[in-house]
Amino acid sequence: MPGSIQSLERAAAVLRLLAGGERRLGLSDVASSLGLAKGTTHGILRTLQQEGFVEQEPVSGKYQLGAELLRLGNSYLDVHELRARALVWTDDLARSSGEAAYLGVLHQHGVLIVHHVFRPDDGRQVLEVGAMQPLHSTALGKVLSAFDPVAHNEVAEGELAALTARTVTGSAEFESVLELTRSRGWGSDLEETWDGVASVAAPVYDRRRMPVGAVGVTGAVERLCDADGIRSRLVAAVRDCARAVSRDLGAGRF
Amino acid sequence: MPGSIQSLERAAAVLRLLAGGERRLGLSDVASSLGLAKGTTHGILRTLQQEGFVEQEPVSGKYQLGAELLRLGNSYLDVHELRARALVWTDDLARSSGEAAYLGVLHQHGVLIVHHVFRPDDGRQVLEVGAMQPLHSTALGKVLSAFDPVAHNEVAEGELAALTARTVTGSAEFESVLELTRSRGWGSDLEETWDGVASVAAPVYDRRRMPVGAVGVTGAVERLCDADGIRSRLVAAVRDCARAVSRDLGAGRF
DNA sequence: TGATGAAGGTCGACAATGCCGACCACCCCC
DNA sequence: GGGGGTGGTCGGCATTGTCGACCTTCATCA
Repeated sequence: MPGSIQSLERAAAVLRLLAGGERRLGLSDVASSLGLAKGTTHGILRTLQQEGFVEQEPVSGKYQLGAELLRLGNSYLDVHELRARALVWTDDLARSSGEAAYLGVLHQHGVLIVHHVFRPDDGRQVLEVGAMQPLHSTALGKVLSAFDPVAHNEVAEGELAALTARTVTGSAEFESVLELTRSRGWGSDLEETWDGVASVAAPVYDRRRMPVGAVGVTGAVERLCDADGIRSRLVAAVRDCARAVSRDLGAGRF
Repeated sequence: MPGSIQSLERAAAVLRLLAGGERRLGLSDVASSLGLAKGTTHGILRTLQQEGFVEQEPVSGKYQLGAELLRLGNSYLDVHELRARALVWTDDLARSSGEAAYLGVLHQHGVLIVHHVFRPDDGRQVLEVGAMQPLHSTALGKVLSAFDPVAHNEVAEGELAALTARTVTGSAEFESVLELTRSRGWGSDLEETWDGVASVAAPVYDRRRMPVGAVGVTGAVERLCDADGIRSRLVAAVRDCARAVSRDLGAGRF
């Protein structure tokens, strides 16, 4: 593979840096964080600003991400075929399960949420489209790790950080979780990511039978579980939804 | 102003092109659309793909926007101070008005929706965060055009496209609409953007009393209007919300 | 079935391009 | 008024990205 364009790589690094750090960053912060000369950094920031990818606070001179990114991110959703096919099915899933439904795809070292249906009959909720979830502790992430070799690579190379007391952190133990996920065809998360929160998910396949994402529901552990773990009614609803989306993508009958 | 970085400008143009064209584009399409050599275009696309800003469909070789844009767009929302301050107030506005509430800011030649609260007790709705609305026909857009000189410039330079039969397209007439908006302190849209849909909006100011955005509600014209136009109860609710957000931003009392 | 054209992708020479580091102007605080 | 921070500019240098010819593959079609 021939080399990449240096200035573009650096611009991308600037954007990621701005996305990571909570607060706004100054020119010198950016330059020193990336090990670039101030002049170089300024040129990149100036261009990014001109294009709308970065905004500068007039008073302090600090930089932050720009609105054009939001617009382009929205355009990404418009084109996303998996998401388009899943819209109606996830809506049904949320209604029939009474829980919030999510659609996630592998992105870098985590699960990117590309669609989120609010829990019916519940008040204030934050839309999580565009947010990332860990691969090793959520139901969506486990399903992707179990069925998508690329995701499996990602999770094998990373740390299994303990997010709650119940997070699986041993890699051998995690492999057996994935084995279980593969054998029964769905994944679960019982308070392994957030205390009091459980989730169930199942894989979505494209027309070549390759796993391309996962759908699932997330909610309070008291509602999702009974004495035997995840309620089987929910598991069935999630798997039905995953099958329906897969069929819509052309994966054919199971 | 010293020159911008050429390769970055071109990469931004590529992204905008991909965002604009509905379907996926091939390498040659992109190259010819932008008047670049194929080799150059390929280098840009390759780097953008490596960074996650662009994805390539393996089978057809076509390119489309990438997931990293969604993630960064989401990060933009996280940092957005106006949006953060407005979250709770727009929620109240939607509840008290019974309509969908929107928060918009000027971006390029239109209004970028940065927050959207669904209409209470209503079924399937599409989240419009990240979408753009025209400046000259929506309530949000008119408010921005009336109070923000930059927005006024933008709208003065562009076309006033007729979106419905009631859209104001004459520039003199439009100026008098802006004058009315300024004098009464709020803007309206009576089926000027979509048939059957009306909206009301009011300006939000920052701590230096500069207009930084607009909040409003949108809904069926039958619900929003009575015989005299927009229901005064709604106008009051919207203006209250705008004042509350402004106060949160430090604009002080009115 | 071979010819054909158009697709995506590669390569290497050339010089335009963007990089670097010294340098300004400004502000705040001691 | 100096010192130590900002963000921002400038010009010389060579690194860097550009260009256009070329390659491979694939689908079409005579």
